[in-house]
Amino acid sequence: MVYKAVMQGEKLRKGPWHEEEDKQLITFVTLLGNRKWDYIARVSGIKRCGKSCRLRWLNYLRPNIKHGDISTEEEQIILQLHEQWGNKWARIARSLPGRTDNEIKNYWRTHLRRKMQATEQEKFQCGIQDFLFQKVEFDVQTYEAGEHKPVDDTSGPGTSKTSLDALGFPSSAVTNSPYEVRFFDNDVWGWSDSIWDMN
DNA sequence: AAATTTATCAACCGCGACCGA
DNA sequence: ATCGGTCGCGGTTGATAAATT
Repeated sequence: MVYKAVMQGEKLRKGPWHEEEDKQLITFVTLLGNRKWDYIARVSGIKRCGKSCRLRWLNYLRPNIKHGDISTEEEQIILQLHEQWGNKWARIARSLPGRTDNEIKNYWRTHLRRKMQATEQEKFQCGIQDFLFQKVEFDVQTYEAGEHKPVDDTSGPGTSKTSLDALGFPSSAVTNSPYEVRFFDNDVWGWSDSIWDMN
């Protein structure tokens, strides 16, 4: 689809919305309904794509939308529904009137995920202590039995890759998700230095 | 007080599904 | 049946405010 603005040689705007654009959008959505976003974008004269208009309306301008802090009740519902449905933000949002999927997704990422991780960390720390203890015992036995093979490691001692591999974690499980990348970057576990950088 | 890091959130992007011609 | 336009969703990015060094 080639938009009118593009056809006229005008560039579609991106980035934060101005008050004037908001007013224009409200006017045209009131007039034409909250469907046909590409049409609204074209006839309103807003130099935005339909998609952008839709998002602005749904996340910010539509009536009955709640702004501000998420209550503890809402938080409980989010936790419960996330447990049930996973990252189905739109679905979760339907159970929280006035909240948008985007808001819930952001809230989850910034607040709840950390809480969940803290809980998981506690469990995991207990688990990994047992795991490491068993692993060391096993390695010693294997070594003593003459089954030791030198690790082909060109990245030098003490690197996270070596440490992770040595622990038996698949490296993909650590690096594939941007969530986990940040997870390790932020060192929320608090013990990454002591575990990963054993010199 | 300045520089740097971290947290937050609005907005964008890519993709798949749906729908009508 | 299929093709183009549109919509909705989930993941990701980037700007900026707040906190920390």
